Amino acid sequence: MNSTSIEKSPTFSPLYQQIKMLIMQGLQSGEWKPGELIPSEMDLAVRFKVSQGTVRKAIDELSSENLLVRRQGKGTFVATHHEPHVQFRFLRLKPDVGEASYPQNRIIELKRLRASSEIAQILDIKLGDPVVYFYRLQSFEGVPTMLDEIWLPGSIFKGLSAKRLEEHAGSMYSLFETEFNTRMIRAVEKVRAVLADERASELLRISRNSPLLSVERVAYTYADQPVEFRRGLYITEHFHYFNELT
Amino acid sequence: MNSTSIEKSPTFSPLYQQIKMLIMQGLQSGEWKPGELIPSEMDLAVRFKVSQGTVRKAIDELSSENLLVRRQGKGTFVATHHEPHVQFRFLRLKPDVGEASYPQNRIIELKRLRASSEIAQILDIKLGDPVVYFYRLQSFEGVPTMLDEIWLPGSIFKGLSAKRLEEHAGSMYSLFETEFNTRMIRAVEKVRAVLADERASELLRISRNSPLLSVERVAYTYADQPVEFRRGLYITEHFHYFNELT
DNA sequence: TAGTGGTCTAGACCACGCT
DNA sequence: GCGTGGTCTAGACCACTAG
Repeated sequence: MNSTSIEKSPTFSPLYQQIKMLIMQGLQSGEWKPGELIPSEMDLAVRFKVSQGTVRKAIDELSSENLLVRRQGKGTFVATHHEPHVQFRFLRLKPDVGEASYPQNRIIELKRLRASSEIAQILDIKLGDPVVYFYRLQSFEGVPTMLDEIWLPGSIFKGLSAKRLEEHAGSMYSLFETEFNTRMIRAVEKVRAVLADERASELLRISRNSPLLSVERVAYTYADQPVEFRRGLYITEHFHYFNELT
Repeated sequence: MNSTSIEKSPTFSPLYQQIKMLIMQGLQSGEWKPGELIPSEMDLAVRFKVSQGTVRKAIDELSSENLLVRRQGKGTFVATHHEPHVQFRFLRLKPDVGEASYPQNRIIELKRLRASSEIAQILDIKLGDPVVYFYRLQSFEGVPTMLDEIWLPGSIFKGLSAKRLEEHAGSMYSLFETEFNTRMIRAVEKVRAVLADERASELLRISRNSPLLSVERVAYTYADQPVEFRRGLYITEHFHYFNELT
Protein backbone atom coordinates (compact mmCIF):
# COMPACT_ATOMS: atom_id res chain seq x y z
CA MET A 1 0.00 0.00 0.00
CA ASN A 2 1.18 3.48 -0.81
CA SER A 3 0.36 6.46 1.38
CA THR A 4 1.04 9.21 -1.12
CA SER A 5 -0.53 7.86 -4.30
CA ILE A 6 -3.13 5.28 -5.13
CA GLU A 7 -2.33 2.53 -7.60
CA LYS A 8 -4.05 3.29 -10.85
CA SER A 9 -4.97 0.88 -13.64
CA PRO A 10 -5.50 -1.91 -14.09
CA THR A 11 -6.44 -2.78 -10.51
CA PHE A 12 -7.47 0.61 -9.19
CA SER A 13 -9.52 0.66 -6.05
CA PRO A 14 -10.10 3.52 -3.64
CA LEU A 15 -7.89 3.71 -0.57
CA TYR A 16 -10.80 3.18 1.79
CA GLN A 17 -11.67 -0.04 -0.04
CA GLN A 18 -8.14 -1.26 0.47
CA ILE A 19 -8.37 -0.37 4.17
CA LYS A 20 -11.70 -2.17 4.32
CA MET A 21 -10.11 -5.30 2.91
CA LEU A 22 -7.24 -5.07 5.40
CA ILE A 23 -9.69 -4.84 8.28
CA MET A 24 -11.68 -7.76 6.88
CA GLN A 25 -8.52 -9.82 6.76
CA GLY A 26 -8.01 -9.02 10.43
CA LEU A 27 -11.51 -10.30 11.14
CA GLN A 28 -11.11 -13.40 9.01
CA SER A 29 -7.72 -14.30 10.44
CA GLY A 30 -9.03 -13.99 13.96
CA GLU A 31 -6.77 -11.07 14.88
CA TRP A 32 -9.94 -9.46 16.24
CA LYS A 33 -12.53 -11.95 17.47
CA PRO A 34 -16.33 -11.54 17.71
CA GLY A 35 -17.27 -9.23 20.57
CA GLU A 36 -13.80 -7.74 20.86
CA LEU A 37 -12.79 -4.11 20.57
CA ILE A 38 -10.78 -3.21 17.49
CA PRO A 39 -8.22 -0.36 17.53
CA SER A 40 -9.53 3.19 17.43
CA GLU A 41 -9.92 5.04 14.15
CA MET A 42 -6.83 7.10 14.92
CA ASP A 43 -4.73 4.03 15.69
CA LEU A 44 -5.81 2.37 12.47
CA ALA A 45 -5.16 5.57 10.54
CA VAL A 46 -1.60 5.63 11.87
CA ARG A 47 -1.08 1.92 11.25
CA PHE A 48 -2.31 2.13 7.66
CA LYS A 49 -0.80 5.57 7.02
CA VAL A 50 -4.04 7.22 5.91
CA SER A 51 -6.23 9.91 7.40
CA GLN A 52 -8.83 9.17 10.03
CA GLY A 53 -11.57 10.04 7.53
CA THR A 54 -10.47 7.27 5.21
CA VAL A 55 -10.50 4.69 8.01
CA ARG A 56 -13.88 6.06 9.01
CA LYS A 57 -15.34 5.43 5.58
CA ALA A 58 -14.01 1.86 5.59
CA ILE A 59 -15.50 1.20 9.02
CA ASP A 60 -18.77 2.85 7.97
CA GLU A 61 -19.20 0.26 5.25
CA LEU A 62 -18.18 -2.68 7.41
CA SER A 63 -20.60 -1.43 10.00
CA SER A 64 -23.47 -1.20 7.50
CA GLU A 65 -22.63 -4.77 6.44
CA ASN A 66 -23.02 -5.85 10.06
CA LEU A 67 -19.42 -6.98 10.41
CA LEU A 68 -18.56 -4.24 12.92
CA VAL A 69 -20.60 -2.36 15.49
CA ARG A 70 -19.75 1.20 16.49
CA ARG A 71 -20.46 2.45 19.99
CA GLN A 72 -19.96 6.14 20.55
CA GLY A 73 -17.61 6.84 23.41
CA LYS A 74 -16.51 3.21 23.66
CA GLY A 75 -15.05 2.15 20.37
CA THR A 76 -15.71 -0.21 17.47
CA PHE A 77 -16.47 -3.87 18.14
CA VAL A 78 -16.54 -7.01 16.06
CA ALA A 79 -20.16 -8.05 15.57
CA THR A 80 -21.26 -11.24 17.27
CA HIS A 81 -24.23 -13.59 17.20
CA HIS A 82 -24.29 -13.42 20.99
CA GLU A 83 -26.23 -10.16 20.86
CA PRO A 84 -29.94 -10.95 21.00
CA HIS A 85 -30.66 -8.34 18.36
CA VAL A 86 -28.51 -10.12 15.80
CA GLN A 87 -30.16 -13.49 16.31
CA PHE A 88 -33.49 -12.33 14.99
CA ARG A 89 -31.83 -11.21 11.77
CA PHE A 90 -31.49 -14.91 10.97
CA LEU A 91 -34.74 -16.13 12.53
CA ARG A 92 -37.49 -14.78 10.33
CA LEU A 93 -40.38 -16.79 11.73
CA LYS A 94 -42.41 -14.54 13.99
CA PRO A 95 -45.59 -15.24 15.97
CA ASP A 96 -48.74 -13.65 14.50
CA VAL A 97 -49.46 -12.17 17.92
CA GLY A 98 -47.10 -11.37 20.75
CA GLU A 99 -43.36 -11.07 20.99
CA ALA A 100 -40.77 -13.31 19.37
CA SER A 101 -39.39 -15.84 21.83
CA TYR A 102 -36.74 -18.54 21.79
CA PRO A 103 -37.85 -22.02 20.78
CA GLN A 104 -37.00 -25.21 22.61
CA ASN A 105 -34.62 -27.36 20.69
CA ARG A 106 -34.47 -31.12 20.21
CA ILE A 107 -31.83 -32.81 18.08
CA ILE A 108 -33.43 -35.95 16.71
CA GLU A 109 -30.48 -37.32 14.84
CA LEU A 110 -26.90 -36.29 14.12
CA LYS A 111 -24.51 -38.22 11.93
CA ARG A 112 -21.41 -37.95 9.77
CA LEU A 113 -21.85 -38.59 6.07
CA ARG A 114 -20.05 -38.14 2.78
CA ALA A 115 -21.14 -35.26 0.57
CA SER A 116 -23.58 -36.18 -2.17
CA SER A 117 -23.10 -34.33 -5.43
CA GLU A 118 -25.90 -31.93 -4.53
CA ILE A 119 -24.48 -31.10 -1.10
CA ALA A 120 -20.93 -30.93 -2.42
CA GLN A 121 -21.96 -28.38 -4.97
CA ILE A 122 -23.89 -26.25 -2.52
CA LEU A 123 -21.16 -26.24 0.13
CA ASP A 124 -18.42 -25.87 -2.47
CA ILE A 125 -16.60 -29.01 -1.32
CA LYS A 126 -15.65 -32.22 -3.11
CA LEU A 127 -17.93 -35.16 -3.73
CA GLY A 128 -17.47 -37.56 -0.81
CA ASP A 129 -15.94 -35.01 1.55
CA PRO A 130 -17.05 -35.37 5.18
CA VAL A 131 -20.29 -33.67 6.14
CA VAL A 132 -22.07 -33.26 9.46
CA TYR A 133 -25.79 -33.83 9.05
CA PHE A 134 -28.50 -33.46 11.66
CA TYR A 135 -32.12 -32.68 11.99
CA ARG A 136 -33.89 -31.01 14.82
CA LEU A 137 -37.35 -30.13 16.00
CA GLN A 138 -38.05 -26.74 17.54
CA SER A 139 -41.11 -25.96 19.61
CA PHE A 140 -42.72 -22.85 20.98
CA GLU A 141 -44.30 -23.36 24.36
CA GLY A 142 -44.31 -27.06 23.80
CA VAL A 143 -45.90 -26.89 20.35
CA PRO A 144 -43.71 -28.41 17.62
CA THR A 145 -43.36 -25.77 14.92
CA MET A 146 -40.07 -25.98 13.05
CA LEU A 147 -38.32 -28.99 11.58
CA ASP A 148 -34.85 -28.41 10.14
CA GLU A 149 -32.37 -30.58 8.32
CA ILE A 150 -28.87 -29.13 8.33
CA TRP A 151 -25.68 -29.99 6.46
CA LEU A 152 -22.31 -28.57 7.48
CA PRO A 153 -18.83 -29.12 6.06
CA GLY A 154 -17.14 -31.74 8.26
CA SER A 155 -13.73 -30.13 7.93
CA ILE A 156 -14.91 -27.09 9.87
CA PHE A 157 -17.39 -28.64 12.30
CA LYS A 158 -15.29 -31.46 13.69
CA GLY A 159 -16.59 -32.74 16.99
CA LEU A 160 -19.99 -31.07 16.83
CA SER A 161 -22.32 -32.94 19.18
CA ALA A 162 -26.08 -33.10 19.66
CA LYS A 163 -25.63 -32.19 23.29
CA ARG A 164 -23.90 -28.89 22.56
CA LEU A 165 -26.49 -28.08 19.93
CA GLU A 166 -29.39 -28.62 22.30
CA GLU A 167 -27.89 -26.39 24.95
CA HIS A 168 -27.66 -23.52 22.48
CA ALA A 169 -31.35 -23.38 21.64
CA GLY A 170 -32.11 -20.21 19.71
CA SER A 171 -28.57 -19.24 18.88
CA MET A 172 -26.84 -22.02 17.01
CA TYR A 173 -24.73 -19.47 15.18
CA SER A 174 -23.22 -18.17 18.40
CA LEU A 175 -22.09 -21.73 19.16
CA PHE A 176 -20.51 -21.97 15.71
CA GLU A 177 -18.80 -18.67 16.30
CA THR A 178 -17.40 -19.59 19.70
CA GLU A 179 -16.49 -23.23 19.23
CA PHE A 180 -15.76 -23.50 15.54
CA ASN A 181 -14.40 -20.06 14.81
CA THR A 182 -16.94 -19.68 12.01
CA ARG A 183 -19.11 -16.62 11.85
CA MET A 184 -22.16 -16.56 9.57
CA ILE A 185 -22.45 -13.17 7.98
CA ARG A 186 -24.97 -13.62 5.20
CA ALA A 187 -27.56 -16.11 4.03
CA VAL A 188 -29.74 -16.67 1.00
CA GLU A 189 -33.14 -18.31 1.28
CA LYS A 190 -35.65 -19.88 -1.08
CA VAL A 191 -39.16 -20.11 0.31
CA ARG A 192 -41.91 -22.39 -0.96
CA ALA A 193 -45.23 -23.90 0.11
CA VAL A 194 -45.25 -27.70 0.30
CA LEU A 195 -47.32 -30.50 1.81
CA ALA A 196 -46.19 -32.38 4.89
CA ASP A 197 -44.60 -35.73 4.11
CA GLU A 198 -44.80 -38.67 6.47
CA ARG A 199 -41.83 -37.83 8.63
CA ALA A 200 -42.80 -34.17 8.94
CA SER A 201 -46.39 -34.94 9.83
CA GLU A 202 -45.34 -37.34 12.56
CA LEU A 203 -42.73 -35.12 14.13
CA LEU A 204 -44.76 -31.94 13.90
CA ARG A 205 -47.90 -33.82 14.96
CA ILE A 206 -50.04 -32.62 12.09
CA SER A 207 -52.04 -34.46 9.47
CA ARG A 208 -50.51 -35.57 6.20
CA ASN A 209 -50.95 -32.98 3.49
CA SER A 210 -51.01 -30.04 5.83
CA PRO A 211 -49.39 -27.01 4.21
CA LEU A 212 -45.88 -26.23 5.40
CA LEU A 213 -43.50 -23.43 4.62
CA SER A 214 -40.30 -24.81 3.12
CA VAL A 215 -37.23 -22.63 3.57
CA GLU A 216 -33.93 -23.59 1.99
CA ARG A 217 -30.98 -21.62 3.28
CA VAL A 218 -27.37 -21.37 2.27
CA ALA A 219 -25.32 -19.40 4.80
CA TYR A 220 -21.94 -17.84 4.10
CA THR A 221 -18.98 -16.79 6.19
CA TYR A 222 -16.22 -14.38 5.18
CA ALA A 223 -15.15 -14.33 1.55
CA ASP A 224 -18.54 -15.69 0.50
CA GLN A 225 -17.63 -19.19 1.58
CA PRO A 226 -20.77 -21.37 1.99
CA VAL A 227 -20.70 -23.19 5.34
CA GLU A 228 -24.27 -24.28 5.95
CA PHE A 229 -27.13 -25.73 3.99
CA ARG A 230 -30.46 -25.97 5.71
CA ARG A 231 -33.89 -27.20 4.69
CA GLY A 232 -36.61 -26.13 7.08
CA LEU A 233 -40.31 -26.96 7.30
CA TYR A 234 -42.40 -24.57 9.34
CA ILE A 235 -46.00 -24.57 10.49
CA THR A 236 -47.40 -21.15 9.64
CA GLU A 237 -50.77 -21.37 11.26
CA HIS A 238 -49.81 -19.06 14.11
CA PHE A 239 -46.46 -17.88 12.78
CA HIS A 240 -45.33 -16.14 9.62
CA TYR A 241 -42.12 -15.57 7.76
CA PHE A 242 -41.39 -11.88 8.01
CA ASN A 243 -39.69 -9.81 5.35
CA GLU A 244 -39.11 -6.18 4.55
CA LEU A 245 -38.59 -4.88 1.01
CA THR A 246 -36.64 -1.65 0.77
CA MET B 1 -32.33 26.18 10.26
CA ASN B 2 -29.15 27.79 11.49
CA SER B 3 -25.90 27.66 9.57
CA THR B 4 -23.51 28.53 12.36
CA SER B 5 -24.84 26.48 15.27
CA ILE B 6 -26.99 23.41 15.61
CA GLU B 7 -30.05 23.46 17.83
CA LYS B 8 -29.36 21.51 20.99
CA SER B 9 -31.85 19.91 23.36
CA PRO B 10 -34.53 18.89 23.38
CA THR B 11 -34.86 18.36 19.63
CA PHE B 12 -31.25 18.05 18.61
CA SER B 13 -30.54 16.42 15.29
CA PRO B 14 -27.40 16.58 13.19
CA LEU B 15 -27.31 19.09 10.37
CA TYR B 16 -27.11 16.42 7.71
CA GLN B 17 -30.30 14.86 9.09
CA GLN B 18 -32.04 18.18 8.77
CA ILE B 19 -30.79 18.49 5.19
CA LYS B 20 -31.99 14.97 4.54
CA MET B 21 -35.46 15.88 5.75
CA LEU B 22 -35.49 19.00 3.57
CA ILE B 23 -34.58 16.95 0.51
CA MET B 24 -37.23 14.37 1.41
CA GLN B 25 -39.79 17.16 1.57
CA GLY B 26 -38.74 18.16 -1.92
CA LEU B 27 -39.36 14.60 -3.07
CA GLN B 28 -42.65 14.29 -1.27
CA SER B 29 -43.99 17.63 -2.48
CA GLY B 30 -43.14 16.76 -6.05
CA GLU B 31 -40.56 19.53 -6.44
CA TRP B 32 -38.34 16.80 -7.90
CA LYS B 33 -40.22 14.00 -9.63
CA PRO B 34 -39.18 10.36 -10.15
CA GLY B 35 -36.50 10.09 -12.81
CA GLU B 36 -35.58 13.77 -12.63
CA LEU B 37 -32.21 15.29 -11.86
CA ILE B 38 -31.95 17.11 -8.55
CA PRO B 39 -29.59 20.08 -8.04
CA SER B 40 -25.89 19.33 -7.69
CA GLU B 41 -24.32 18.90 -4.28
CA MET B 42 -22.74 22.32 -4.53
CA ASP B 43 -26.04 23.99 -5.45
CA LEU B 44 -27.78 22.34 -2.52
CA ALA B 45 -24.92 23.29 -0.21
CA VAL B 46 -25.35 26.92 -1.21
CA ARG B 47 -29.12 26.76 -0.94
CA PHE B 48 -29.05 25.22 2.53
CA LYS B 49 -25.98 27.20 3.66
CA VAL B 50 -23.92 24.15 4.64
CA SER B 51 -20.77 22.59 3.27
CA GLN B 52 -20.82 20.19 0.36
CA GLY B 53 -19.73 17.39 2.69
CA THR B 54 -22.86 17.76 4.77
CA VAL B 55 -25.13 17.63 1.73
CA ARG B 56 -23.13 14.63 0.58
CA LYS B 57 -23.79 12.74 3.79
CA ALA B 58 -27.52 13.48 3.52
CA ILE B 59 -27.61 12.27 -0.09
CA ASP B 60 -25.53 9.21 0.85
CA GLU B 61 -28.25 8.10 3.22
CA LEU B 62 -31.11 8.85 0.85
CA SER B 63 -29.25 6.95 -1.80
CA SER B 64 -28.77 3.92 0.44
CA GLU B 65 -32.51 4.07 1.18
CA ASN B 66 -33.17 3.89 -2.56
CA LEU B 67 -34.85 7.29 -2.71
CA LEU B 68 -32.09 8.82 -4.82
CA VAL B 69 -29.67 7.38 -7.35
CA ARG B 70 -26.23 8.89 -7.87
CA ARG B 71 -24.55 8.75 -11.27
CA GLN B 72 -20.97 9.88 -11.38
CA GLY B 73 -20.40 12.58 -13.95
CA LYS B 74 -24.12 13.12 -14.47
CA GLY B 75 -25.71 14.04 -11.19
CA THR B 76 -28.18 12.73 -8.64
CA PHE B 77 -31.60 11.49 -9.77
CA VAL B 78 -34.85 10.69 -8.05
CA ALA B 79 -35.31 6.92 -8.00
CA THR B 80 -38.11 5.52 -10.13
CA HIS B 81 -39.93 2.24 -10.56
CA HIS B 82 -39.42 2.60 -14.30
CA GLU B 83 -35.92 1.19 -14.01
CA PRO B 84 -36.08 -2.58 -14.56
CA HIS B 85 -33.62 -3.14 -11.73
CA VAL B 86 -35.95 -1.57 -9.17
CA GLN B 87 -38.94 -3.65 -10.20
CA PHE B 88 -37.36 -6.89 -9.06
CA ARG B 89 -36.83 -5.43 -5.60
CA PHE B 90 -40.60 -5.73 -5.17
CA LEU B 91 -41.13 -8.96 -7.12
CA ARG B 92 -39.54 -11.67 -5.05
CA LEU B 93 -40.91 -14.67 -6.90
CA LYS B 94 -38.16 -16.10 -9.08
CA PRO B 95 -38.15 -19.13 -11.38
CA ASP B 96 -36.20 -22.13 -10.04
CA VAL B 97 -34.34 -22.26 -13.35
CA GLY B 98 -33.70 -19.52 -15.86
CA GLU B 99 -34.02 -15.78 -15.74
CA ALA B 100 -36.78 -13.76 -14.13
CA SER B 101 -39.28 -12.54 -16.71
CA TYR B 102 -42.36 -10.37 -16.73
CA PRO B 103 -45.69 -12.10 -16.19
CA GLN B 104 -48.81 -11.56 -18.25
CA ASN B 105 -51.47 -9.75 -16.37
CA ARG B 106 -55.24 -10.26 -16.26
CA ILE B 107 -57.51 -8.14 -14.11
CA ILE B 108 -60.45 -10.33 -13.19
CA GLU B 109 -62.45 -7.84 -11.26
CA LEU B 110 -62.10 -4.24 -10.14
CA LYS B 111 -64.57 -2.39 -7.95
CA ARG B 112 -65.00 0.44 -5.51
CA LEU B 113 -65.89 -0.43 -1.94
CA ARG B 114 -66.02 1.05 1.51
CA ALA B 115 -63.22 0.20 3.91
CA SER B 116 -63.96 -2.62 6.33
CA SER B 117 -62.52 -2.19 9.79
CA GLU B 118 -59.62 -4.48 8.91
CA ILE B 119 -58.74 -2.61 5.72
CA ALA B 120 -59.27 0.78 7.35
CA GLN B 121 -56.82 -0.10 10.06
CA ILE B 122 -54.19 -1.42 7.68
CA LEU B 123 -54.40 1.53 5.29
CA ASP B 124 -54.72 4.02 8.14
CA ILE B 125 -58.00 5.44 6.83
CA LYS B 126 -61.47 5.70 8.33
CA LEU B 127 -64.02 2.93 8.45
CA GLY B 128 -66.20 3.31 5.36
CA ASP B 129 -63.73 5.44 3.42
CA PRO B 130 -63.59 4.68 -0.31
CA VAL B 131 -61.30 1.86 -1.36
CA VAL B 132 -60.31 0.50 -4.78
CA TYR B 133 -60.31 -3.28 -4.76
CA PHE B 134 -59.25 -5.62 -7.52
CA TYR B 135 -57.86 -9.02 -8.07
CA ARG B 136 -55.68 -10.21 -10.84
CA LEU B 137 -54.15 -13.35 -12.24
CA GLN B 138 -50.58 -13.36 -13.47
CA SER B 139 -49.13 -16.03 -15.71
CA PHE B 140 -45.68 -16.98 -16.87
CA GLU B 141 -45.64 -18.29 -20.43
CA GLY B 142 -49.34 -18.92 -20.25
CA VAL B 143 -49.19 -20.81 -16.95
CA PRO B 144 -51.28 -19.16 -14.20
CA THR B 145 -48.98 -18.69 -11.23
CA MET B 146 -49.88 -15.68 -9.11
CA LEU B 147 -53.25 -14.59 -7.82
CA ASP B 148 -53.39 -11.23 -6.04
CA GLU B 149 -56.09 -9.31 -4.23
CA ILE B 150 -55.24 -5.65 -3.81
CA TRP B 151 -56.77 -2.84 -1.75
CA LEU B 152 -55.84 0.80 -2.35
CA PRO B 153 -57.09 3.98 -0.70
CA GLY B 154 -59.73 5.46 -3.00
CA SER B 155 -58.73 9.03 -2.19
CA ILE B 156 -55.40 8.53 -3.91
CA PHE B 157 -56.27 6.12 -6.69
CA LYS B 158 -59.27 7.90 -8.19
CA GLY B 159 -60.03 6.75 -11.70
CA LEU B 160 -57.85 3.65 -11.68
CA SER B 161 -59.10 1.31 -14.39
CA ALA B 162 -58.60 -2.36 -15.20
CA LYS B 163 -57.46 -1.39 -18.67
CA ARG B 164 -54.58 0.75 -17.46
CA LEU B 165 -53.58 -1.96 -15.01
CA GLU B 166 -53.44 -4.65 -17.65
CA GLU B 167 -51.27 -2.55 -19.93
CA HIS B 168 -48.68 -2.14 -17.18
CA ALA B 169 -48.01 -5.82 -16.65
CA GLY B 170 -44.93 -6.25 -14.47
CA SER B 171 -44.66 -2.74 -13.22
CA MET B 172 -47.83 -1.66 -11.49
CA TYR B 173 -45.82 0.63 -9.24
CA SER B 174 -44.50 2.62 -12.16
CA LEU B 175 -48.10 3.25 -13.18
CA PHE B 176 -48.92 4.43 -9.65
CA GLU B 177 -45.90 6.68 -9.75
CA THR B 178 -46.74 8.27 -13.10
CA GLU B 179 -50.51 8.55 -12.93
CA PHE B 180 -51.23 8.85 -9.22
CA ASN B 181 -48.14 10.63 -8.04
CA THR B 182 -47.60 7.91 -5.45
CA ARG B 183 -44.24 6.24 -5.15
CA MET B 184 -43.89 3.01 -3.15
CA ILE B 185 -40.65 3.11 -1.25
CA ARG B 186 -40.91 0.27 1.23
CA ALA B 187 -43.04 -2.79 1.93
CA VAL B 188 -43.49 -5.32 4.68
CA GLU B 189 -44.51 -8.89 3.94
CA LYS B 190 -45.85 -11.84 5.90
CA VAL B 191 -45.37 -15.18 4.20
CA ARG B 192 -47.29 -18.37 4.97
CA ALA B 193 -48.10 -21.75 3.48
CA VAL B 194 -51.82 -22.35 2.89
CA LEU B 195 -54.10 -24.65 0.91
CA ALA B 196 -55.86 -23.53 -2.24
CA ASP B 197 -59.49 -22.57 -1.66
CA GLU B 198 -62.13 -22.99 -4.32
CA ARG B 199 -61.61 -19.72 -6.11
CA ALA B 200 -57.83 -20.07 -6.11
CA SER B 201 -57.90 -23.63 -7.39
CA GLU B 202 -60.21 -22.69 -10.26
CA LEU B 203 -58.33 -19.61 -11.34
CA LEU B 204 -54.89 -21.13 -10.97
CA ARG B 205 -56.12 -24.40 -12.50
CA ILE B 206 -54.83 -26.61 -9.72
CA SER B 207 -56.55 -29.14 -7.50
CA ARG B 208 -58.16 -28.16 -4.22
CA ASN B 209 -55.78 -28.47 -1.31
CA SER B 210 -52.69 -27.81 -3.34
CA PRO B 211 -50.12 -25.91 -1.28
CA LEU B 212 -49.82 -22.21 -2.05
CA LEU B 213 -47.54 -19.52 -0.80
CA SER B 214 -49.56 -16.74 0.82
CA VAL B 215 -47.88 -13.34 0.86
CA GLU B 216 -49.52 -10.41 2.60
CA ARG B 217 -47.95 -7.09 1.78
CA VAL B 218 -48.40 -3.59 3.13
CA ALA B 219 -46.57 -1.03 1.00
CA TYR B 220 -45.67 2.46 2.15
CA THR B 221 -44.95 5.74 0.44
CA TYR B 222 -43.14 8.74 1.94
CA ALA B 223 -43.56 9.43 5.65
CA ASP B 224 -44.43 5.79 6.25
CA GLN B 225 -47.93 6.24 4.88
CA PRO B 226 -49.50 2.88 3.98
CA VAL B 227 -51.01 2.98 0.48
CA GLU B 228 -51.44 -0.63 -0.56
CA PHE B 229 -52.57 -3.84 1.00
CA ARG B 230 -52.11 -7.00 -1.01
CA ARG B 231 -52.83 -10.65 -0.44
CA GLY B 232 -51.11 -12.92 -2.92
CA LEU B 233 -51.31 -16.66 -3.54
CA TYR B 234 -48.43 -18.13 -5.50
CA ILE B 235 -47.73 -21.55 -6.95
CA THR B 236 -44.22 -22.48 -5.88
CA GLU B 237 -43.74 -25.66 -7.80
CA HIS B 238 -41.40 -24.07 -10.29
CA PHE B 239 -40.89 -20.73 -8.56
CA HIS B 240 -39.64 -19.67 -5.17
CA TYR B 241 -39.76 -16.61 -2.97
CA PHE B 242 -36.24 -15.30 -2.78
CA ASN B 243 -34.73 -13.58 0.21
CA GLU B 244 -31.33 -12.51 1.42
CA LEU B 245 -30.44 -12.16 5.11
CA THR B 246 -27.61 -9.77 5.86
C1' DT C 1 -10.59 14.37 32.46
C1' DA C 2 -9.09 11.52 28.76
C1' DG C 3 -10.36 8.81 24.92
C1' DT C 4 -13.71 7.25 21.70
C1' DG C 5 -16.80 7.81 17.83
C1' DG C 6 -19.90 11.63 15.46
C1' DT C 7 -20.37 15.96 12.97
C1' DC C 8 -18.90 19.73 10.16
C1' DT C 9 -15.91 22.36 7.41
C1' DA C 10 -12.70 23.74 3.50
C1' DG C 11 -9.95 22.58 0.01
C1' DA C 12 -7.49 19.59 -3.28
C1' DC C 13 -7.54 16.33 -6.71
C1' DC C 14 -9.55 12.18 -9.41
C1' DA C 15 -12.97 9.67 -12.48
C1' DC C 16 -16.68 10.04 -15.43
C1' DG C 17 -20.04 11.82 -19.04
C1' DC C 18 -21.02 15.05 -22.21
C1' DT C 19 -20.39 18.72 -25.57
C1' DG D 1 -13.07 21.60 -21.30
C1' DC D 2 -16.42 21.78 -17.88
C1' DG D 3 -19.51 20.14 -14.46
C1' DT D 4 -20.80 16.21 -11.92
C1' DG D 5 -20.12 12.95 -8.18
C1' DG D 6 -16.04 10.27 -5.72
C1' DT D 7 -11.95 10.24 -2.82
C1' DC D 8 -8.73 12.00 0.48
C1' DT D 9 -6.89 15.07 3.76
C1' DA D 10 -6.44 18.02 8.05
C1' DG D 11 -8.33 20.17 11.67
C1' DA D 12 -11.97 21.77 14.82
C1' DC D 13 -15.47 20.85 17.87
C1' DC D 14 -19.43 17.90 19.93
C1' DA D 15 -21.47 13.78 22.42
C1' DC D 16 -20.90 9.80 24.92
C1' DT D 17 -18.47 6.55 28.22
C1' DA D 18 -15.68 5.37 31.86
C1' DG D 19 -12.24 5.93 35.39
